[in-house]
Amino acid sequence: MIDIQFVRDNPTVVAEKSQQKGYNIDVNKLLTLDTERLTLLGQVEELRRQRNANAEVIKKAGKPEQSLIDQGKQLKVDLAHRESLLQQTHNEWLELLKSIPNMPLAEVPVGQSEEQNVVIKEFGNKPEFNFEPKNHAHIAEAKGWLDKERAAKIAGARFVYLKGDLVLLEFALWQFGLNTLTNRDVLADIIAQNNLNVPDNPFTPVLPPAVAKTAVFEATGRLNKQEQTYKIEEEDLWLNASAEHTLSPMYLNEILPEKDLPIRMVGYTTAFRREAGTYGKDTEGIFRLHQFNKLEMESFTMADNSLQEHLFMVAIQEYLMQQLGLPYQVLEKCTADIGRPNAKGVDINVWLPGQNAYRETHTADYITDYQARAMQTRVRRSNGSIELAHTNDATAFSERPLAAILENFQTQEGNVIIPEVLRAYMGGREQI
RNA sequence: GGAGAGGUGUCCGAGCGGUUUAAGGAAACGGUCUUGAAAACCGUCGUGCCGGCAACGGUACCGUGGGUUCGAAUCCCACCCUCUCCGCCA
Repeated sequence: MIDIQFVRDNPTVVAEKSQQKGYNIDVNKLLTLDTERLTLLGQVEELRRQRNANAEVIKKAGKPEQSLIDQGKQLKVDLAHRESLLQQTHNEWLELLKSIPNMPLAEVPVGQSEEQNVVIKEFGNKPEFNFEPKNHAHIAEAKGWLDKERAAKIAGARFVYLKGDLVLLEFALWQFGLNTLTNRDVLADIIAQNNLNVPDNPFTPVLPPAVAKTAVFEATGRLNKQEQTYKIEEEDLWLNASAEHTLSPMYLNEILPEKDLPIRMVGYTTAFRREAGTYGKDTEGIFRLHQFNKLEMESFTMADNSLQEHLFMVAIQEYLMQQLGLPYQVLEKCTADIGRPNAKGVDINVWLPGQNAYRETHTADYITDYQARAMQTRVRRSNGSIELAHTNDATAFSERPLAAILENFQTQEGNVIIPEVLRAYMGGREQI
């Protein structure tokens, strides 16, 4: 949620920047509601003051006097009326306020679609094959690692049975990710090599709940009822579409001591996405599924170092991809493609020889205090002052890198060379 | 899922219609004492919103949401959560 004070002070900026992200916001209506709300609030508080004063007089009088009781009754009626008006205005005001996206930083490129994302870096050499490289679905199906037909029989489209060595490879990926993110020395190296100014606190591994209540999910700014989030019937619960959705609200309504920051977590969860509106897109293989597994970074920092933390997460993502030996590019996402809670966002796209294209494997989200305001997650500074925390999240690994490993390291025989850093988790095998 | 008990501030814990931001204790912070520390003693020690340059004033908050009352942490209703026992179960 955005700061109402910011909207009051910068109405045109809010309208304009929302527009850049593809949101049409009636800022004037919000400001009108804001004024109405404050007027009503003043009236309600004045009536409450009178009610309290009246009750005080009755209390002091010892035995209640009928005229004072009548006056109290009248105040109660007036108050109920004003309160219901306030409630109505407040709800309307809040709904409009919540619909405003976070403001993109000045450096975020303005664009109408992901086409306008800007490639800021390319890394690694694309593999060259003396045969026609297959896409990951063909490789996996030939090996018996992937069964979508039976999955469709059981659960419908966009589900898979993952089997055999591909499962072992997936678990190797989680192991490698967790070991990297919990290793202080590795993090310190990444920080040094990227000239970052962040501490080297390792990430705490977390297995979070995979569901969240409506109010909690809304506070993250990520509840997307129309297109993405699955509701559990007859429960006030939604299936998470990333561990971020249950990690970022973890400190809902809490004030964190400054000395505990940064709080860094790496959460593993199965993610569920409806993918409405993507019919016919990425139907092959494991690239776009209703259910997939993901290892996600989440951190809580203060305003002064949240941007550095964001860059740190990107650096970690690059490190992970470099260790796997996968060629990738880094994109600064444009205003239309960063999410609603984002002030900035970076994607990493991996090279997929089977598709002859770069495809997204990682996202890093710079959220500022947008989520923290709705969640009321705050920090008590050592000097006693209280301010909103900043949240950052970023992909460590999803299942998409598996597709990249299959396609980049395939052999003519249809085997796959295992990246060296994963071999330790696969019994030392070099290929599958 | 069934039965019982309970949810109060950073923590423990009292309060069960008005004297309550809420006793008492602990922790924390500042100070006195001390060569230093401990102990002892003194002081400070909630959050949001509205108004105000500020001092401060107002208002709300005792699991959540309703209700009763001139007045609710306190009474009533519903829900949520925790604990104990039973049932089921990876």
